[in-house]
Amino acid sequence: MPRPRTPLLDRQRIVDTALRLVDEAGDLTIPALAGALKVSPSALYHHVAGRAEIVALMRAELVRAIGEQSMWDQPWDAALRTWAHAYRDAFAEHPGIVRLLATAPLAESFMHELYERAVVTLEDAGFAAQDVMGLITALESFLLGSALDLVAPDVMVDAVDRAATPRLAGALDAVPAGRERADRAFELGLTALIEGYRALLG
Amino acid sequence: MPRPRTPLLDRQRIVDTALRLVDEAGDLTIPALAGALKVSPSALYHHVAGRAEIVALMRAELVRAIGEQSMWDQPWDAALRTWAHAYRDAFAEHPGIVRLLATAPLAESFMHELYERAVVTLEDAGFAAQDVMGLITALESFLLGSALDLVAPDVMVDAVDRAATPRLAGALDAVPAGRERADRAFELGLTALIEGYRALLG
DNA sequence: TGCCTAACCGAATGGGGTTCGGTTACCGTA
DNA sequence: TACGGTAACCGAACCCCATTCGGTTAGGCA
Repeated sequence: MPRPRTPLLDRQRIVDTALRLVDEAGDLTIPALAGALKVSPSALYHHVAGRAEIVALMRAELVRAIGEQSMWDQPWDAALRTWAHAYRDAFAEHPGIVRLLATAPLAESFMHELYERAVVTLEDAGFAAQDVMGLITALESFLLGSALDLVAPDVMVDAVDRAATPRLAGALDAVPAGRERADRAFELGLTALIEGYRALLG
Repeated sequence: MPRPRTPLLDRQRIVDTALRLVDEAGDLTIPALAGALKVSPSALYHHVAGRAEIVALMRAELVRAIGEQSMWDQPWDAALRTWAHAYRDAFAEHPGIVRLLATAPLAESFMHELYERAVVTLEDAGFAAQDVMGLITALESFLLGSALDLVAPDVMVDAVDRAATPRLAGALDAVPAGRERADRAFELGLTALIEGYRALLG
């Protein structure tokens, strides 16, 4: 077939479809993506350098969504909270993408602006200069881990041997299922982390 | 070639070699594993069901290393600290494996014994019963995220635009390189998290 | 001794990512 | 208006990987 009269592809259509595909299928393959775009696999390579660049574009899309929040005009603790929720909401909206991104974290040039504001906020709040990047990194570690927890298979309530591990079984009885479970753990951990940060100020 | 007089393979040799391979090469392929074992790829399938089972065996090996520590005969905060360090040390000893395991967390039957003791320790320390699993999950999220941070490419010190993001550039100047950077962020986050947990007791 | 099974190899299958040559449309320039 | 270069598609081919299958021989048991 020849060159079409009007282009079938552009980078935006590719990344949009890739995001949809990952949400639905849980992974990203070139044949599937080409199929969804009604295009031959090789056609994609006229617009992106390869699969890795498609993943990078998806990451950029996600980071953009996080940065759209205006969160830094608040006290440091509220700002960190807003950031954390924006970060996690972005992943919650695209479950399945976290597995693609986990192996190559978000720390890229997209993030510089975000980091700048986080540094300013934390330094102005009184945190020690040599701790600030560590505080940011630790929070991001928690956020990435929580995003992975979000897509983790539900806990093994039935698989536990109630005789061998009775206290665990009892604790699991108090745990809600699915999204609610992950949400509660996230809130608990986020609150604890920020309270711990606050203690460093004293 | 016929059946060898003495078997060339067994599951332990397979998983040991797989671990070494992942540490060196950063990923795991059947041809490479077979090559390292001086065996044809298809020979592996007489001992394991497939690549997924090899990964599961590596995970079990790692979890075993974590559980070998006796950490629960201490106050809850020291116990959590020891657990966290054992968990992270296990990943630090096998950098590269975290990428294989991140997408399918450690929560398996191996962990039940560990969880049981963690639940007992936290409940006896006075934490609210409905919070205990959440506290464990949040800590694990932080640990998994920190393990990923451990193998993350080093931060972009040179890539920052010192004019556009001066405070970020300044904060990065205070950050050591490589392993030391990740270690400090980990300690900072772990301390903050545990202090935050302590606040829940009051 | 004879037979079933175990442990290897080699070849083949199927799928994914990528490259390349061929075809035709668009577009800028003479 | 004609022409040449480039852009956007397809199909076929290539390489790598995971897995399966048939063939070959050794070990172990009756």
